[in-house]
Amino acid sequence: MDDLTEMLKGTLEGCVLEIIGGEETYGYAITRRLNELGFTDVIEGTVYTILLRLERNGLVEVTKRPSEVGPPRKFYALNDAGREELARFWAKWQYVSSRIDRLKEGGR
Amino acid sequence: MDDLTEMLKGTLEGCVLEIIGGEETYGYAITRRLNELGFTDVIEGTVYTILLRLERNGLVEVTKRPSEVGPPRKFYALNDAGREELARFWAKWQYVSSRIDRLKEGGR
DNA sequence: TAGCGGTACTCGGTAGTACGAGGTACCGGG
DNA sequence: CCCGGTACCTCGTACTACCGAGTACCGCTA
Repeated sequence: MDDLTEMLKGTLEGCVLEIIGGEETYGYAITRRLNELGFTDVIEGTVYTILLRLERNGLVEVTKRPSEVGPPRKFYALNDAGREELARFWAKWQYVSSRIDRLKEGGR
Repeated sequence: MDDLTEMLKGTLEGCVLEIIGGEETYGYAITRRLNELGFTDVIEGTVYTILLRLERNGLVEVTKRPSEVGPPRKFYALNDAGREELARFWAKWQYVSSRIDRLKEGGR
């Protein structure tokens, strides 16, 4: 699939939020997860900028833990504000995607 | 619905393409159409920048026609390149939205 | 023990897109 | 004759994803 980057603007952050919401995890693993999901062109740098933003905006708790296979990992977990933001994200997604689908079906 | 602007990045152009593909129409009317569809915050300036971009990229044919209720209108119609671009847009949308929905359903 | 591949995070710069605010101009009716 | 509705354009701003480069830790192996 060719370049999806413009279409991912505004949704990638929500995807990261959802992944973190599922289980406490860290940047490198999140990148791999997104790649598995089909977003093959998403690279580490992008995920880290999102993570930094989430942290700056107070949506996550961060815990640093040593790893046995490399440098220490920063684990991210949602806090209450993060869960609220995630709910808002899905509401928006639902709203937007339903309307676009309607437009696609020749919606009047 | 609160601010959708980030989520519309990369999709709004496709929506405009779809609207033009349905029938030859002009900027002001496209804005109204989008507002009706639920994208209430999309304003004229945004639509005009998209239209200019489509024209610059050679995806549309433009015809100027007088109006009886105001200044002349610039009507836009898709050409072959535009129809191809529209098809590519829907393919991307299908790809992205299906994957996001899968993620939402706790997709593995 | 020195190098290599895989893991893991950070940062500065770039490009693309939607929005805000303002401006121009045509038209009909009070 | 001005005003509201119609119709278009433009400049500047903010936000986001990407790219490239850099740093650093680990285990394995030649």
